[in-house]
Amino acid sequence: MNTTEKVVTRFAPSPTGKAHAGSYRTAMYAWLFARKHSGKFILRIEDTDKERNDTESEKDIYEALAWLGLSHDELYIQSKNLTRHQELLNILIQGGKAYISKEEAKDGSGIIKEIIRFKNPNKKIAFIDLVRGEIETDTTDLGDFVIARNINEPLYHLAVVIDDHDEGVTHVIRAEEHIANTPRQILIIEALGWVPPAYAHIPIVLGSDKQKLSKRKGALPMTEYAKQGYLRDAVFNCIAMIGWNPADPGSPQELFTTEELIERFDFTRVQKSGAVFNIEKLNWYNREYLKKLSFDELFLYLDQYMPEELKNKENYSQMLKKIAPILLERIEKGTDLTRMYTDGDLVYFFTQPQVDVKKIIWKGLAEDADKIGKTKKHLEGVLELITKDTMSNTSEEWKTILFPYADANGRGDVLWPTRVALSGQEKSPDPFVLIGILGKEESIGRLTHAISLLSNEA
RNA sequence: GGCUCUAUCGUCUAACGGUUAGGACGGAUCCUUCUCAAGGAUCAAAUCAGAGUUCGAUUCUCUGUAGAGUCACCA
Repeated sequence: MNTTEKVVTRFAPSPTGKAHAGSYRTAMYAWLFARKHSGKFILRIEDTDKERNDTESEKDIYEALAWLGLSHDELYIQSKNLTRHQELLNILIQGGKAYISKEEAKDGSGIIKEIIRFKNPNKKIAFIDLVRGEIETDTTDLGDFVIARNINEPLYHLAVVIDDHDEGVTHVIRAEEHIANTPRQILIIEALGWVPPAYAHIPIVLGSDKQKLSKRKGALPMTEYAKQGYLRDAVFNCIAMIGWNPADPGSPQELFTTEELIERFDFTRVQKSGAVFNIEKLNWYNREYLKKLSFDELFLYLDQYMPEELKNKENYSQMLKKIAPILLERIEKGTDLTRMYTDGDLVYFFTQPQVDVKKIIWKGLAEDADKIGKTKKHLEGVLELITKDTMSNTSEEWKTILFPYADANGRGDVLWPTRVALSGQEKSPDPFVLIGILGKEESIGRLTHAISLLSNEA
């Protein structure tokens, strides 16, 4: 490529639905390439299909791009260039490169319309693709393809070619599905007397069925990942690395900052074949980035996804601060908190839980004739130690106080009922952590309550 | 079907023509443990097939096979 020429790339989505990871990965590559070469990144909304456009999709594009940090230097709305498209369409017709054809409308109405066809010179077209090398096609198979619905309504192939040229796009970076469109676009470019830009066709992102990712098959819109609590950096890192490896040869590095990705971007290391998008890997990335958050950032993050029902509790903020570290261990993304909430894994931190007496008794004592008496005795032992102690505060401190007792009397026999008395759950963090979080007073209350339940039972 | 493209563990990928084909995700096992989560350790798992070039092929060539994309008066 010409080094004196400033690089201009573009992302040209049509606002006909919310775009998913595949589209945005292409946008990322165009952006990375432009940033790497200190060039321009253009956003062009291709809205020439009035029937299918909707403003919600357009808003979604801006939202996703802003979230990902794919800042554009210029914004174009394709439909606003209509006059220019018409002008060049007329030039093509006058120059004999295109012609008006009277044909029956394809919608089955039987109406005869005047559509514009490109006069195909039927030649071979070859171009260099930055990802896969030279691609040659015989355009004879294409026939005289349609470039405008009528003299006033140019279609995609004409419009992109004109806009890319007028906007000074040097590198057309787009999805592989456009590979088949490229020869006919080059034909139009040549008819207009212009020089084609460089092309890079990025392989398709596939779903788990190995087919092109599509909304119909459940691919989530990019904006949905933001809503679910995936971190921008995690998504950016993960999506960028589907089909591209920025690591040094042999390096196991998987985590890259956006700056590193810009610096390392290179089409020669972009894979030629399609790649399956794996949500498990994204989840892993998200956890990695979650772990990098500062405590304050983590707090703010969790706060966004905590159920409203808990936000009303008076001890909400204090408690969230205390449980933030254990929440971090248990979630992959923000919305996992709502799942935890419905599973009952969150409430007991904020309010005293309902305790099922049967759950208090450890399975190890199930066959014991005096299981209730023994369990009660153990809880009383724990209760006494806690009540007596005036020094302990943290989980570690409580552990040094209580563990010897548990060890001496049977860990399961003691720790299980203690934990269930405190949480009401069969699965939870260990009792020392729980006491550390709930505090001495609350723990005593819950233990006392459990003991009274056992007394009623006996 | 025509055209275009692609081919390394289940998935994402690494490997100047020379490696016991490496890493990560996911999985399994074990350790830690009252349960869960996290953590630690270990293991299983791939060069699509067949020819050719070469002392030597995951790597280069050809053929086959498989898969993908595309064949609109959508973009």
